[in-house]
Amino acid sequence: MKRAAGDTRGAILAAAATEFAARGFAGASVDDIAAGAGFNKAMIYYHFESKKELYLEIIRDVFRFMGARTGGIVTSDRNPGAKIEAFIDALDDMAESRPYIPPIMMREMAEGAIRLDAETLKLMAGVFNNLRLILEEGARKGVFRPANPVLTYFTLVSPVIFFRATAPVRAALGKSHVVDARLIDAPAFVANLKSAALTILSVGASPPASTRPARRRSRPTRSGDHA
Amino acid sequence: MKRAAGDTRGAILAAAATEFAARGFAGASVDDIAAGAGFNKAMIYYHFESKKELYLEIIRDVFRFMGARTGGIVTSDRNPGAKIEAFIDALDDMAESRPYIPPIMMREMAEGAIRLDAETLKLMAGVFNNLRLILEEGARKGVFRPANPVLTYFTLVSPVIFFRATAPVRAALGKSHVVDARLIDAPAFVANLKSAALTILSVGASPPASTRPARRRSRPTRSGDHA
DNA sequence: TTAGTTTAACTGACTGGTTAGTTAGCAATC
DNA sequence: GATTGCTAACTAACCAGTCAGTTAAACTAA
Repeated sequence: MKRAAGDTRGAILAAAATEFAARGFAGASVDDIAAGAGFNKAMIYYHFESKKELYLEIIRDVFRFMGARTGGIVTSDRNPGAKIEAFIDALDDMAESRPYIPPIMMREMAEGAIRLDAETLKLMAGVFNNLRLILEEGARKGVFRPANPVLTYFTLVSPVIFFRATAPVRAALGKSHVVDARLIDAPAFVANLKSAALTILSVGASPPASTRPARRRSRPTRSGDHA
Repeated sequence: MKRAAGDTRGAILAAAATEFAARGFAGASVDDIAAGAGFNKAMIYYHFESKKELYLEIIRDVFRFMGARTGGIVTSDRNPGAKIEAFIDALDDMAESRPYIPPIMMREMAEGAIRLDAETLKLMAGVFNNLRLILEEGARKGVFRPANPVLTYFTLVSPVIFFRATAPVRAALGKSHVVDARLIDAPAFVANLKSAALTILSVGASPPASTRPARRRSRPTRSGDHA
């Protein structure tokens, strides 16, 4: 009953993604992943070096994919605003086609990315740099005001990951409690995020008066750096 | 060498918060928590029912605190815009004074809130309801356009949690890689978030033309619900 | 004042169960 | 007959939770 090696590897990766998303790296057991893929645990160590390498392979895959797709957006002939929208679409498509990624990335961020190696970090940096190129083009053409790319990156990425990853929690809150948490579908959410992003980035927009002095009640700051 | 019971309980809670934040519920070991607090593991079971109850106590505490603080904002005599700013300040203060909470909550969300019991969910719902009251007041007074409270809640909460929880990752990206991830300090981030939130909520703001039709390339949707 | 009693805070050592990773070997295909 | 895909059974370490027992302080009775 031998299969092609690629099939087996793919089955293991798929089962692992599900387990890691549901239980986290520490919570997922290699035995359960193997059972989910329909194999013995030893099969995982036949195809992968370790639990951690299996985990990293899942993360590397998504950043390779996102790096290529956002790279295509950068070099396309859209205007900068449309590129930002395409970037958000790319994020949301990724979250939809790889629903295990939002929970996995949330946990990885929470742990301080301790497991990510240099190769994986470089793939992450590639996606970030593509957004930066879009922002710089927009500023150069005078359609975006200057924006800090790090702030903007997290402003776009975090809502998508959060929205997708918290779907079960929102459902639980809406079902079992007083909260009127009407379910919001993904297209409405994405439209909302695009609108918000362009509102904030566009040159015309000016922040409301009450926030301009950017004052805080606690200790003074070292290096103010507005987006 | 006996201490007051409150001290011991507090030391265990503090050590547990650190461990849960760094390693997650599954990854944290009760032995390590006990060692961190300077006690034997059995001491934890003397003061707490189980590992899970210890964990929930940490989460309940923060939502009790946030419920009271945001409740005070709701009943204060500020205008709705200032209440939104105060709500964001409350979130950020919480994240600063309880730095273990962002990673813990990120993971809990990622896991679908499976560990949260009815009592804890009710405390969470209280904070959400306080934001909803502010939004409704703003809409009633004609200063906010109608906003979906769930979308708004996640639009405010997710950046704060993400920003705080990802500080180590941003530092790693900036230090060891090509990314020009200049560190952004929390006050600049909070000011940016306030500005963005008020821009989006205010009646004057209209979304840019390119997003108005809210079209998507994939399957049609069931229940559009704009914020 | 003190000897005796109770109680709360605390620990070392254990149990039963689980886990990541290994190894020796089987079976199908080329 | 050699290589590839695959497994049963193992090991060594770890982990949540238990328990019998210790210490020191607080209370009580004479």
